[in-house]
Amino acid sequence: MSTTVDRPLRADARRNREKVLDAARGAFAETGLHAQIEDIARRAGVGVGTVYRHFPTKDALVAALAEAHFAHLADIVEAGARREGDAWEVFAATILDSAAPTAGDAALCEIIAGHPQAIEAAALGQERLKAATGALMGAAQRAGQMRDDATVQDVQAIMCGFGQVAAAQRAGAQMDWQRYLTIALDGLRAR
Amino acid sequence: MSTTVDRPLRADARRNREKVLDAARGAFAETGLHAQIEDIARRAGVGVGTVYRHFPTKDALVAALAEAHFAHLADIVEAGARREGDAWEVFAATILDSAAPTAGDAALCEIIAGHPQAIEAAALGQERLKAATGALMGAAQRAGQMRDDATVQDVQAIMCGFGQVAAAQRAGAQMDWQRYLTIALDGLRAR
DNA sequence: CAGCATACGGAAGGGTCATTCCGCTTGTCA
DNA sequence: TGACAAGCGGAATGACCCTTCCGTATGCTG
Repeated sequence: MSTTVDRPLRADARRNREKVLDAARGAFAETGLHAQIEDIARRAGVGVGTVYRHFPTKDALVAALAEAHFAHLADIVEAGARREGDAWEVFAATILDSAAPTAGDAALCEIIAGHPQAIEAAALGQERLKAATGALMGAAQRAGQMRDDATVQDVQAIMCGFGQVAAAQRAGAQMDWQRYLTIALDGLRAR
Repeated sequence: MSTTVDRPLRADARRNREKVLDAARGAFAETGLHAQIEDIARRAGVGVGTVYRHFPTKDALVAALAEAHFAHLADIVEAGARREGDAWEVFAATILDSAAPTAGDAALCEIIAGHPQAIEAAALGQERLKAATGALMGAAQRAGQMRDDATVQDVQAIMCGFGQVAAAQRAGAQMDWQRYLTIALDGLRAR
């Protein structure tokens, strides 16, 4: 789509870009989407101008991180879909596995729970995620272990709730996201 | 706790207080907690100063509304706890009933999903809510219809997720909070 | 190593709101 | 009805943050 050939970044610029991404990941994970650009810049050891050189807006930075994260989740779930064994166990364990890297990250919980724009940006990973989730569910359904009317959207709703439960847990509420997920997913079981 | 006898409000002040509460309820329901004081004042047909005369901060206004809402929820669940019939059906139906008035209100969804302070303010309603929920659950457990290890906190986690699902649904996500709740609560059933 | 495009830092700009302040208005009570 | 406390409106204040701008520094190429 770019009209000009992108010449490679200068060495220092490439280095800084990585530092900014790392710093942003840390800041967003701790503080949530409210993390400030100035704080991210400080953590990265650069000026705010440099952050903006690499990411035109805060949203773009969030989107870049979200995109990478969803791709990672898709990897996890695709790997799960290839696993052998009891279909229900594999399904539930895989969803739990994919939730773990999200649960510790405040911003990702916010995004999963409800930040549509950033999810759009991660559309590609989202599609893979949906497909792999569907595969896992299909196997469980064929094995008669999951309600026939269960859909990927049901799982997405449960994961949306999960994001909030994990956030509340981090904020100190007496909640346990693993227990929440186990229970909610159990609602999808065949009786 | 007040050191002076509170003399009754002047008639116009009492009227304005109600207008502010109504306007705030509407604005928060539509816009969520981001609703602006100036907008609330405009809806109420008063100046912002008047809003602040009655509620010292925005948080206090939110807390007043939350308090009333939780008291209302407690009423619903207490009424449910008095209902006759199949214990599981009563439990599930009552939770759904109590969720309905929340689902249509953006700010309440945000609060339930994760706005600790406002919930503190509603501590009284919260306690009644917990007690009544516990009663409903006990009945279902004694009837052998609910997992013995299910706790009120499990229901609270599910409701926390519900707030977010309802918010996402309002924001246009393909989710259905009633379906979500039915499924998640089903995870609490005895097998 | 000179020249220059690329990249950097961080102060300044500007938008969005919550909250305050004070001169004016209006119930209330004698 | 007069006097005054209670209440009101809304402009001004100030905090918070994203984003822009531009003078300076630095990697790269010949």
